[in-house]
Amino acid sequence: MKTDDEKEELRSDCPVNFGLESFGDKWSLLIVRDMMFWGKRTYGEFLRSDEGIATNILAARLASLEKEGIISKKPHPADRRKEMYSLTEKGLELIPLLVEIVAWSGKLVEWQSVAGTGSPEQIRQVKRFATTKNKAKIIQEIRDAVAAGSYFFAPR
Amino acid sequence: MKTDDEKEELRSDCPVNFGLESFGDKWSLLIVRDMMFWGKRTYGEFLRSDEGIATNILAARLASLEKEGIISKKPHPADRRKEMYSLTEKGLELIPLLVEIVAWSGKLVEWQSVAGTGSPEQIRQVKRFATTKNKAKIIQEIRDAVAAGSYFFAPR
DNA sequence: ACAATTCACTTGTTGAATGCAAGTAAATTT
DNA sequence: AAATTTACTTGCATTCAACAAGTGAATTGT
Repeated sequence: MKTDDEKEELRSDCPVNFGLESFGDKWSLLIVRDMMFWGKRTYGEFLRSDEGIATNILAARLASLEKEGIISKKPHPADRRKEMYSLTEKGLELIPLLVEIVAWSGKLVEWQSVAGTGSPEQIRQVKRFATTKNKAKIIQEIRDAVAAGSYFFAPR
Repeated sequence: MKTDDEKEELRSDCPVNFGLESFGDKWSLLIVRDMMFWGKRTYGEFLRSDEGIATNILAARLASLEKEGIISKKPHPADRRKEMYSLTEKGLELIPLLVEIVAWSGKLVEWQSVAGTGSPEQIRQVKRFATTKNKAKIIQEIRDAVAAGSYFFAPR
């Protein structure tokens, strides 16, 4: 019998495994992506993602990410039905990881051949991620945007 | 009815999603890690990983990674029962991603508190990953080691 | 003020993926 | 030639994800 506050047992102490057990499922990083790049903050916005997450799975992933300390939630200031989710510092530290995933995909012809649906600006940025010699700059831009309550792909 | 060579349908064209659909399951990156950091090359070596992957799951993940072009296999030169798996260029391009996962975990007190089982050298390297200002150097070291038929944590 | 809608969820139910135990054929070792 | 090792496969139980439908509280529309 398990108690509620019992820690989940880790498969191993390897830092790669630690990371994967924190965010390495099919959906968690997509939610994080939506917050970083698209400024999504509420349950309904996450539900409407391109990939079509199921509502029960979304609830489970949000709870898991919150438990891991990657996101936090508080009541929405303008609408008491809503919760506002945001990235913690621990979540913001995933920016370099997301940048690397984008960069990896962006280099591949396999991705380039399916990348038809993005806007020219989005595709330009993906290629920039894939070819830049200064990832720190990109990371800082994303961090600044999110910190300002905005997001990387905010129109300007 | 599906034909064998039919492409799996992507949930979306987002490069983050593309990456996650390529390697974003519970086991794939652990196999990649074993190759990069620990020089594992055969089925039996992967089976004996700390995390205890099931034999059928290992077979499925190896087949998937090969299909994605991240690893390749060829008969072992010294033992015809064995297959030798190795990272393709596409697989080597995952080094920066693995480095970021290690760096993310390495920064957290949550990981540091469970990191008892590693050797002092391993723990030193994890902290280096987490604090370096020159990730490119680390990435190059790993790449060089693997290219030389060795691996990052090879004793010397 | 009251009904309809929106919001963040939960609750079944089904299908798929994972985990475990056992087995197999080929190659190697003893 | 028997025992062992190797890279798998197969069958089954369990866990997880996908889908459909609901729930109660807050908000909007009339």
